[in-house]
Amino acid sequence: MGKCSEIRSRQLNDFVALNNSARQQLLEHSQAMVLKKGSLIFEEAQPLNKLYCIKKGACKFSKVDNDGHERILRFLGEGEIMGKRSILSNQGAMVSAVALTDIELCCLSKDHILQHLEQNVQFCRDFLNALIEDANINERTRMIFCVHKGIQQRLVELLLYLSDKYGLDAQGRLRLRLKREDMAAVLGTSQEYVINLLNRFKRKKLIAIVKSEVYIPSTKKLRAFSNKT
Amino acid sequence: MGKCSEIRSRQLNDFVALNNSARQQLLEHSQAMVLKKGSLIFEEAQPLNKLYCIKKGACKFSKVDNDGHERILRFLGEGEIMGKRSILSNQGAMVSAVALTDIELCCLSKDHILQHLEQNVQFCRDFLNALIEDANINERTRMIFCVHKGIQQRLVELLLYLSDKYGLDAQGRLRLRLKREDMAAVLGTSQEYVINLLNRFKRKKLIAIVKSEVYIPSTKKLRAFSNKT
DNA sequence: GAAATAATATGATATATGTCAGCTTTTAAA
DNA sequence: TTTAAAAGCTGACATATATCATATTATTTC
Repeated sequence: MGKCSEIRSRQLNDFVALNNSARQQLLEHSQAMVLKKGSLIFEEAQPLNKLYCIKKGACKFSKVDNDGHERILRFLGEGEIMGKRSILSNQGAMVSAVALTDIELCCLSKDHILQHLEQNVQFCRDFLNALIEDANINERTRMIFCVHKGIQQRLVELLLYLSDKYGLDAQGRLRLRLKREDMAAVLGTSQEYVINLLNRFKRKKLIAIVKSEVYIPSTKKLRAFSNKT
Repeated sequence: MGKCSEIRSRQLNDFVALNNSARQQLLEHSQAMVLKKGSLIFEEAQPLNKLYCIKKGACKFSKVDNDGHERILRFLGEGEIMGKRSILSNQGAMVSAVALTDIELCCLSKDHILQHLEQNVQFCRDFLNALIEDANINERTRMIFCVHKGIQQRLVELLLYLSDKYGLDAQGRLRLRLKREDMAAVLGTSQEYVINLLNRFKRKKLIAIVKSEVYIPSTKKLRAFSNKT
């Protein structure tokens, strides 16, 4: 659990708004973190004193709704940053973050980030842009997973989203393996119904399932199916 | 269509981060705007050169989904600001904005806002806070309207939300009158089903309907119903 | 490798939701 | 005030979705 060797992030433009000494200082107070798949990175309402940059791996943001069900709000990947809202506004974390794969994080000290924010308008603008990107992502996610006609269509959208965000391997298998329960938590339905729907897709040869892993032979065909329904 | 007489906004802290001469300059280039209920304020993808502050009235943000249906993403009221993302990132408007009541706006020049942003870190921080507030609102909205079990529960949540945000009058009537179609557009369902559900609520004496306006005699009872289902 | 646990699967059933066609009332326009 | 248009409503029907009980398979742990 030593320091990070470099300071990179797609969302904050690799911190280039800061000069070298500022970057060096952030690195000096940084913390490299490696967690196993399934680990809790931080929990909803937990006070955060770090900004988390994802170096390698994937994770999910989720919240627990009134009924006690987990609801997944967003998927994160390399280059994305967690904890922005919390450190900027002194609220506890707005969501829980859980690793979906083994994950490597670079954690930066909240206090030093805030200090640079006070002094550097350009860095502040970079943060603004990062928040705007988040808002755009959330809006897109919501349009896809909340608004599409039925759960069936939304499940298709989820499969296409996963194949786009994390990719397919040479055999057409989804690189990010997601539990049925997690799929249900994205769509707001039950794990049984997700299974039921996946089987329908399989019967229609839109997907294949081997050892419960999902293969998409043709994303085009899958998208076409979504549109025509 | 003259200048605005003052420059106020809950979301941007009444612009106090700016000094008097800066505020005076913004007012000098501002534009007061009064629109009728139902008017389009701006349209998705339209390039914006103004920041819109709501002085009086209410409006909705919406997008059109793949199937051509309008989907309402957010309700806005007095003190809220529209166009932040668009002017900051030079993208067209992310959503369409339509007045739900007669509405008064104070429109500020994008160029002058940006100019002050470059020079004033505190003003930049205020913008950050406004974006954070937006993100929190959107997340809450999404948890309420997308995630709740069935459409029935989500409709209850919508009624409670409207009574909370815009209030009830002395007779318990919702101050903001929303078309059935708009309610459907929030929940992602059909106007017929909304009507069906409202009638069920009426039969259970959870609400009353007079001339198609909704009355809520007891928000407590309504909330209790939502929870126990 | 065996046992324990977690994840996935199945099918039956009840309920929720979507859709259509036509109707009535309210609102806006002339 | 009359008319046209918009909004609101109804009921019947098909389909989508939730839920439960139970069975099977995969994964982890020892």
